[in-house]
Amino acid sequence: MTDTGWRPVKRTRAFEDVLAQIERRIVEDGLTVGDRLPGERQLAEQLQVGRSSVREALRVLETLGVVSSQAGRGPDAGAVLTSRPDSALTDLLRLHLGLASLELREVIDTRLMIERWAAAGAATARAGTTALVAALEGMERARTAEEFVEHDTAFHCAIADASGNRLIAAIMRSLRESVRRYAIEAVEQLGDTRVLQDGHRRILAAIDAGSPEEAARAVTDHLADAYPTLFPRP
Amino acid sequence: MTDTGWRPVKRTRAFEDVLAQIERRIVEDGLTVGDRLPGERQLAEQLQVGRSSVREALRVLETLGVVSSQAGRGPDAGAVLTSRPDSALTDLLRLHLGLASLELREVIDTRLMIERWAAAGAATARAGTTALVAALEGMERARTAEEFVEHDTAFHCAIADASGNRLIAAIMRSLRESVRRYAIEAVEQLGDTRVLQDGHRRILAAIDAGSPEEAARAVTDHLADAYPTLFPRP
DNA sequence: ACCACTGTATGGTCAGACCATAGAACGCGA
DNA sequence: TCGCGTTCTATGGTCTGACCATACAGTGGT
Repeated sequence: MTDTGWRPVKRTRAFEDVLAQIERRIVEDGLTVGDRLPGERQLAEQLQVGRSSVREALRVLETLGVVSSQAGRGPDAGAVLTSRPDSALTDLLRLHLGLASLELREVIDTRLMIERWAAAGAATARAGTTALVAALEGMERARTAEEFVEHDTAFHCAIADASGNRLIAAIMRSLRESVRRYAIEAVEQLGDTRVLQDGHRRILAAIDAGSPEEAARAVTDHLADAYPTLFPRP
Repeated sequence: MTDTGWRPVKRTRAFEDVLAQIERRIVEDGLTVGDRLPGERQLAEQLQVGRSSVREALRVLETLGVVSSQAGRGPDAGAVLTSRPDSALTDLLRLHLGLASLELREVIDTRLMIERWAAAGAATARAGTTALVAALEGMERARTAEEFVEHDTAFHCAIADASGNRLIAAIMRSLRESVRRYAIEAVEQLGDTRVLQDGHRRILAAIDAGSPEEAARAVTDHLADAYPTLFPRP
């Protein structure tokens, strides 16, 4: 008697099956942000698995920023499809940094790449300057390193937002968020933030003037100012 | 009687507490890739929560590519710390693409940004050419669109690998993986892969010659060839 | 020294119970 | 009819205990 059925090398776990089924529904039924998934108990019955397996699958989707669960009753209750890639990316980066499977240098280099690209694009489109000005003024008023970094983050994320690319903007936000601690340290060590503010003004001026090359150069110099240990200047 | 205890707006769920505790241990105890976490039952007892909450936390960590669970007994069994950011990023991108909360254009643009950066860096360092040649030969031998895309992915990921930045390499692999379906479609629609191979050879030549600008231009032109609908050429 | 059997720790899953939450439905008084 | 407080109920969140599957460790026989 030959075993005609193919035996997978690794048995698919029940929650993985649930995951695949939910993803299939999203694609096939064209579900989009705001749509609701069936309740956990109903889903478990439909897919013939235990509720815990459904919950694990939903937990994965929540981690990936695709669903958001809310208890209670009403239109907002239950598992609702959302789009929050930021927190997933932030958690990913923070944990891998903590595990030392990523180095700070790699994260900052990535940020430099993104920001050069985004600043050049913003200069070409002359876009997003109002948000940049607002962040600049926020930094002027800041009285602590935390406050300064807060508005600094807003400034640099505004550059990424100006690109109009949501993926790149999300990556940028996550990069900033995951290195927030180090950024505050860096500002405190620097003491004087005037050199950083000068860099910000130079970036803004380049974008305003519509010169992509100068904008990219300004970003590079600014990061070298912010992280002198990572980018030793000649 | 004033309530001195601060009441959080949103009650932290048990599995989130577990998550935070595990992350704390990783950072404080300096745990790294290869180290084992306590068993689910033991962890549940230590943290005074149910095993299901521990499992949900571990599922999140597994989703983020930080732990890998293995049943059975022995040194490899249990929850082991790993470093697999790729699958997490791939799932993230694929799901958000399916949800239409990200557009293909944004993903391809991101890829273009990364690949220009990485190719320029590879040209400066004259690095990674052997892997590029191998992938090039693989594409010559390919007899189906799937096979071609397989080696094409290897070629472009090799460029990112040459950057030496693991984060950027991981993002690149995920970008390619999540658009694999569209890439196969694009190759099938194109029919003739010679123009793509010409592009590959031009990129390789630029890296080999150590000219970053030409490498970046070659990458840009190559992607325009591969996705003519996204990048209309004049 | 080798090998087959058994033991056991571990993850994977399920069923059922209970709690917390928050809108829905209801009912009552003005 | 309107307004408001009460109760109902669907939903997620959690715990417990049980059982299965897996794969190495230990054991004992050859």
